Amino acid sequence: MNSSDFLPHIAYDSVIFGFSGEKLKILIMKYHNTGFYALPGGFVLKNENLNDAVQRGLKERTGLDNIYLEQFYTFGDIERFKPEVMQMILEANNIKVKDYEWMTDRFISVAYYALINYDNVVPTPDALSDSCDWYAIDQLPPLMLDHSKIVQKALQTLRDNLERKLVSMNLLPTLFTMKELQKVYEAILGETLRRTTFQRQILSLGILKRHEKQYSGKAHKAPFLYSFDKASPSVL
Amino acid sequence: MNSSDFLPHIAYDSVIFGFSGEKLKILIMKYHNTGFYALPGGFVLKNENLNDAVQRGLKERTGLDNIYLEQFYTFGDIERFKPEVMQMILEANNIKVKDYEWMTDRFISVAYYALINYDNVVPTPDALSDSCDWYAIDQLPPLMLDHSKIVQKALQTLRDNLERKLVSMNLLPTLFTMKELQKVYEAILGETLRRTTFQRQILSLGILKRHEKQYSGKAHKAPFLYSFDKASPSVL
DNA sequence: ACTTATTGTCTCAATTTGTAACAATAATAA
DNA sequence: TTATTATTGTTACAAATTGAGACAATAAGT
Repeated sequence: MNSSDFLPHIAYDSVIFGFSGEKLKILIMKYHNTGFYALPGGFVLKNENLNDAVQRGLKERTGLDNIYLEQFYTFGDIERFKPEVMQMILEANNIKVKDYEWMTDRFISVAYYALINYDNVVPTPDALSDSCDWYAIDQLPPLMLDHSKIVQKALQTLRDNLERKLVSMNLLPTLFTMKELQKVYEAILGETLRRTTFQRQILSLGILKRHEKQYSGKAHKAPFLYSFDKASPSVL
Repeated sequence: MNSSDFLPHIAYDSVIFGFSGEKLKILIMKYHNTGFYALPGGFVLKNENLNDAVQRGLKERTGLDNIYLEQFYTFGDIERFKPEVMQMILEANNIKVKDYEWMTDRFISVAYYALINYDNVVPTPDALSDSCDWYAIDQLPPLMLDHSKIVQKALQTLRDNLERKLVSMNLLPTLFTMKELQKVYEAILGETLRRTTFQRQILSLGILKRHEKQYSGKAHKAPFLYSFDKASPSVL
């Protein structure tokens, strides 16, 4: 894969959501020697579909195939164009800026959010970065360029889509309790929900399949386990 | 404005909605001598915000400033890349393909929909096209490339946003009757609505201001005129 | 004055949601 | 064994919203 195999001026950034410890988290990269924190992103090959490029990048960061992906906005302001930032990153990696001039040019970035099962993932940094780690969305480090804005817009879109799409299905393991499902909704919406109303509404959708009980060893009634019912017409 | 002033590989397409004769319509261009029908679109200047480029294009097509615009998807499949199509358009206009090679390269297109008041507009073709005309969304001619797919996605997004955003405000004149407002909703949703329920729900939002009656000369009770109340907190 | 088409409003039933109560558990402690 | 505790599934009832229809109030035309 050669530098000139990429489409110039076009990049993508991904907001990769996972759910753990009652919190919504996203993956953040830290670049070598610069202290820059950024969203995982990348470029599009000249003979590659945009969506495939993003899947390819996510596979590299997470090891997962067929990730649930949703494109939500394309950021194209000129204020994004800060050549000195990319220059510092290249220099911090001992890369000759001359050879990668296309990288310091203006970029338009297509932003996606992904939903993945936190437990299945081993976050993996790329060649330019020290780390790729989970951060709770309310405890993010300062992000470079307009990446904070991108995260905010991703979160807003996720909230808006919560009712219409089966978002939570991608954030939970196959089997889960009603309480866990509620916690996901609460983490996304940023507010607490009433237990009985939530349970009634979710069950009335007819998309859940009930399984055996889960005994936690705690001194109280054991909850049922549920899964999303693939046989249900509304589950794609 | 020189050819090399544009960002290569990046284009935009716009689905410009208007409402007339109880139907939702969009603007379609017809290219010279080729029989190609297409959405109004254009390119982004190297020192121009993406969103500003779209506003600039819409101003040329409609004569209007400050158009209500919503970005809804970026189309980036390689199957979009059909160099022979752009080549035919250039040749049909006696433009040397050599001088405009960047135009026949692969493009990623950021798609927007716009909402405008039908009556305020004089659709204007550009240098490459014969016409720029209104077509009802259920009577579109065959569109080039993936433009039909773009229209479908625009319509779907418009429907999804109908409750959350004050869409109809941009499609109607300042003063309108309850029946006209209902027709806009019906045209967008593609289904008929119950008169009494619609009226009750819309009024309960508290965003309409009631004005004098409108006497049509017809033999029946005259309806009130309404406007969107700028003083209402939910109207931006 | 009578007719017609349409509009604004009201009524009542049907449905959905908010809120609280209650019984059923799974373990622990007495 | 028998309370005790925390949590869960379900029900009951009030409050709010929606569906469906009825009805009175027009602006003309006849």
